[in-house]
Amino acid sequence: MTESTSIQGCILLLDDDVDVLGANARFLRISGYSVIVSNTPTTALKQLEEEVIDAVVTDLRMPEMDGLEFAARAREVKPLLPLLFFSAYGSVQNVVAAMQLGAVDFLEKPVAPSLLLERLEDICGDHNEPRLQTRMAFDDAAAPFRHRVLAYEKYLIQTCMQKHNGHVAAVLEELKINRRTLNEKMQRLGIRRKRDAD
Amino acid sequence: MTESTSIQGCILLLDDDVDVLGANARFLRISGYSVIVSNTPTTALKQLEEEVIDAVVTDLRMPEMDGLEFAARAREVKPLLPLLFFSAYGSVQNVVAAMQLGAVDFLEKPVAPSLLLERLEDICGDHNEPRLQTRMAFDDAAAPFRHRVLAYEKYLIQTCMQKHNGHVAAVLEELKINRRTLNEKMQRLGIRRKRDAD
DNA sequence: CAGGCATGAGCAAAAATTTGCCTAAAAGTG
DNA sequence: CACTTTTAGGCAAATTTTTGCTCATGCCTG
Repeated sequence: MTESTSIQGCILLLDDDVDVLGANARFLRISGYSVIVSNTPTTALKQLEEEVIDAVVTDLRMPEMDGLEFAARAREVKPLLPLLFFSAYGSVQNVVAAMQLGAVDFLEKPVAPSLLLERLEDICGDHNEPRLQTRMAFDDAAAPFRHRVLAYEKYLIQTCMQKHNGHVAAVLEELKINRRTLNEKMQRLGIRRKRDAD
Repeated sequence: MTESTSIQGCILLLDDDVDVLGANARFLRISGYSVIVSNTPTTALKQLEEEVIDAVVTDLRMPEMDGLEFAARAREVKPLLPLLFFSAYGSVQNVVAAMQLGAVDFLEKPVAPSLLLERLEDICGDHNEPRLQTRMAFDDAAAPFRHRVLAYEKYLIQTCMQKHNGHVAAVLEELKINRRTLNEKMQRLGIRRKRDAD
């Protein structure tokens, strides 16, 4: 079936080993992602600023700048960007450092393709664009506490709702929230349920 | 240096090896922390509910329930409580799991006392790291609604508090929030006021 | 040291939120 | 269309949060 044609998101792949890079890129493309590759952190950072990217998958060991430093810099540019590490050199310290930088996961090479896909699925499953926009609302430093918290709640619910295509039951499950409460909140926050036309 | 003079906070130590437990407890007490010990996860969980605790330091390998499961349960009770692992069995997977549960760090046994102190300092002391920690918490897509909202509230307050160098009145003003309410929230969220040494 | 702020916290009333129960409307299916 | 599954929302009780009062403590200034 040609269902892999749907747009899954755009992944930035960073690895200094061009063979690995190519193989992974090919694999991800076949799986339906659009992929941008980079074999040096520097170019990757540039691409990060220029392209719309949903997630980054990076190696740890690289010449010029290691994966951690790259991640730190990437964070500055895109604070919410999901980072995924994969490396054969996962010492406890490295892993801790990566996770502290906000990595979603740290996969050990060799990475099972299915695992990588699964992770990316988790990451890109919900959307990135509306997310950032809504984020602006609750990130407005001038607004009073209460407003910001409400904005955040709204953002959370909307995002989740969207992710599950308006399926309330799924939202309940994911957010671990009482059905009645969700109703109330949506009422109060002015969130309306809407399903995508398929 | 006479740094151990100020009240540092209350640490819950969990380790099934009573010798290690005792030694660490003694060490931390000498260093100025108040320490609650536990040699089983179950009692630790109970203590978590009963006592006011600023951070938990736990082993990974334990009979009855491993450190990860303990951490998961602790999270349910205290979603924002700083967790610190230390263990000799730090596989990449374990570390990732621990960090995904929101651990602040994962130290490898044998742990250098100075390192442990340093970490606790980060956690209980100046809210520098905790900020990042909190931020990640509310960005953690897997966490339940309530946790995420709390994490966000904590982040807001901490950030604002830091911005105004611990000046509560200024925070009140900026966040447009009742003084009593702020007190309550700080209490509930485990935020301590901290002014920079000038 | 006295006096004045700034802050933390106990207490209880007031207000808001959460949640179970239940009904009706809406949506999805065959 | 008849039937099943999902949702929204009224109502009231249960629970949690907010907030005013008040007091005690700590800190700063003079």
